[in-house]
Amino acid sequence: MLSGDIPPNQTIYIKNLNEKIKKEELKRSLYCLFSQYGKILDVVALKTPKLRGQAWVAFLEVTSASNAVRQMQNFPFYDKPMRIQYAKTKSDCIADADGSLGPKEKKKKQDDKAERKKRGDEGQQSATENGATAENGGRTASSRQGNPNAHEAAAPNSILFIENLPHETTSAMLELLFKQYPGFREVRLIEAKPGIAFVEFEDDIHSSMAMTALQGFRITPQNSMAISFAKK
DNA sequence: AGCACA
Repeated sequence: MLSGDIPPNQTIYIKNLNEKIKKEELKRSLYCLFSQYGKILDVVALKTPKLRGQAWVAFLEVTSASNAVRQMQNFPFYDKPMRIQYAKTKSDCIADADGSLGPKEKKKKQDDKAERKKRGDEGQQSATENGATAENGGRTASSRQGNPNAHEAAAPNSILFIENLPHETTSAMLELLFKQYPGFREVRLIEAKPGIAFVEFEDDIHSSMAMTALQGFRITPQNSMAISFAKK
């Protein structure tokens, strides 16, 4: 595999990120960008010399991570193509969500690290109680997968395709909604086809964030906007 | 290039 032979993981590891971006902004942007693939449990980014330019995004579902790895591969993010793989290990937030890692284990891990830093390793390992708990049986924790998107998603780009609009929607209404997000360019309604619209942003990063923010927005009680990337 | 959870 191009992803470097790392087995699927709920968490994705992203590298080649623009190191000039402040940590908080980076995390927010990653959150926005990737929540189009499913629920995100945590985003981790550190600015230490060893870890800058990298981040972890932990999803609730492995399938979200898989789609993200494929579809967002090389996505130009702050002018640099993201390199995405599965994370090598399980995120703490997932471990304590599924109970495969007790709080003591967590602490032990940190102690190990601290010790190694001080003395180098002494090869001493005490409790190996986490052996069998790593794999969570065959239990699909996500049996209720109600993914309504059966169609193939278009690659991220600067233009959004909006569906399920009430027929009386005007471009002024849509503009009001979308222009609150940075990078907004214009709204285009299709006269011949009521109920759909195109909304253009400066680039795919900004369109992605608006999509995430407004996905499913109830423009009327019976109309929830369905937003996807426009097909090229 | 670089796989953590301050």
